[in-house]
Amino acid sequence: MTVLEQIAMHNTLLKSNKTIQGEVKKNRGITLSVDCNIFGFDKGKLKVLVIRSDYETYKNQFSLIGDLVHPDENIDSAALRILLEKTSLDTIYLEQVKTYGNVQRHPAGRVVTIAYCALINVNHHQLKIKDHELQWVDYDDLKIMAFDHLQIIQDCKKWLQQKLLIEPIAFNLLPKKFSLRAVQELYSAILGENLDRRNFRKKILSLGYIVDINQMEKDVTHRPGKLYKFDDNTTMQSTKAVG
Amino acid sequence: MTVLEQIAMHNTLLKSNKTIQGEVKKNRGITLSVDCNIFGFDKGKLKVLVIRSDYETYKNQFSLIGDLVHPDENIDSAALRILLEKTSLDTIYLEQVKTYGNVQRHPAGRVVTIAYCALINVNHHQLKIKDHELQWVDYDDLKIMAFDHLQIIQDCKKWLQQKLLIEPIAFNLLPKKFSLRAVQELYSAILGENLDRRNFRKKILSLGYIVDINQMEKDVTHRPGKLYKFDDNTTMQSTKAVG
DNA sequence: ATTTGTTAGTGTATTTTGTACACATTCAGG
DNA sequence: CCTGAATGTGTACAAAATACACTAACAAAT
Repeated sequence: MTVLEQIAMHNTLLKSNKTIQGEVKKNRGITLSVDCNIFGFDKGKLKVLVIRSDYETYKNQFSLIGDLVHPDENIDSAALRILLEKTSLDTIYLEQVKTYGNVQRHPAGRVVTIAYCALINVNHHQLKIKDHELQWVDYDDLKIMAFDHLQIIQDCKKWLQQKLLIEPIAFNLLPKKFSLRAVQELYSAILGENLDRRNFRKKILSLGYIVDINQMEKDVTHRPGKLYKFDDNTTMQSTKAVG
Repeated sequence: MTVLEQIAMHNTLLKSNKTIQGEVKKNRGITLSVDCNIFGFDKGKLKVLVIRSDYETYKNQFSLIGDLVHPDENIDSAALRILLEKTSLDTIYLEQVKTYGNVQRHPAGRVVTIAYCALINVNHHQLKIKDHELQWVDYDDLKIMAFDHLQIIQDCKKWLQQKLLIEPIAFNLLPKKFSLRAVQELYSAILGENLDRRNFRKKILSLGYIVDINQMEKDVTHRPGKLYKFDDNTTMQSTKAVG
């Protein structure tokens, strides 16, 4: 069964407009959810895609997008479904990060949540932020979030920092064509430190992740730089996705 | 409520001899469990503490030790409880690694499991392997396991390899006093590569994790080496435990 | 046409870190 | 006292990280 078919099925099953609150209260045991921390990168800033919480307890606060895991649904599939529903993106970088299970973490009852981290290009042509409640917020501006979602976001950033030093996953946050400056700003934003321009260029080019595509930047108000693309022949690591 | 009190309470609640199978079948939703991958190190080999599965499906196969998470119990507490019950150890290195939630992963129904990894000294004075079904098995000898536990163990080893390069967590696997040779054998076993003796000594001593305690090995059939201890003043990272 | 602002593009010297490698020493056991 | 086995030690070389400054190309303003 494809992801799309699964979603169609679940949408059918869920037509009765069940609420998460209702589901949780009905369940005498533990309810399982997935929350997706979606990172983007825009204008030199690391962004997180958040939604206004519909919980009374957290009125006017942001939360990550998430949903309950259906009993017949793999957890990775649930994460993909949530992402597809909210962003229309079906091939994105998505990995599980950590599971949060404090007894008191959810006001509606015992909800354990599995956090996933997605990396997307904020200008991806498929990306459709349908829900007007969804918005990109600067990571650095997030001070208060619903539930334990601030903790989740912070853990996801630490995870991203560590992962970045091992695998070239950051290119998932950039458009297909990008300048070296964009790459450096991205690494700098994620790692939280200034990087020497010459040394960074030398290093990133020596790693062989990216190739010159013989095009130049356009519509920039300064000397245009060369454009590069991620070279997915040398490594498939950054195109890896769950499911 | 302390871990000990929680366990006492749960033992009371569970006196009716409920089986996991029964619990899972009774639950119309998703059941949550914790599985603990306990690593040890003995005679130059990385070991895993496993138990013979009591599932008909996996008769005579090994599985990790695990149990259901109680509805009123934090997931970290559940992992600590399982460890305390099975090993009598109450202060050990324990961290969550990954959650496994394929629909078909458990024959009794929908059980999502959160895998934790513990690092213990196989000769710890508190360690009591009460259950005679529990045993230490060489990591390299594990070829077949119940459920998806082989996958979990492999993921935990990868996790350990990566973590080892960042934090000095491996000393949790050694006795309080150890020789440099023991440290090198341990690193070598985890990383799966031979390490140059002189370079390893230089490196490990330069990191400042360990200090010379002015004692020598005894009862060895060769020239005795100096003994060291982990220096928990310089870093508390390796003594970190969940909960 | 010229100037200004802004970023691109480039190389070298220095320091730090990793790697390769051999021999005398100390103990236990026979 | 000889053997076996592991300890303890230093240096030369290679590789990687770091610090650092000027010219070139474009747009915008004058």
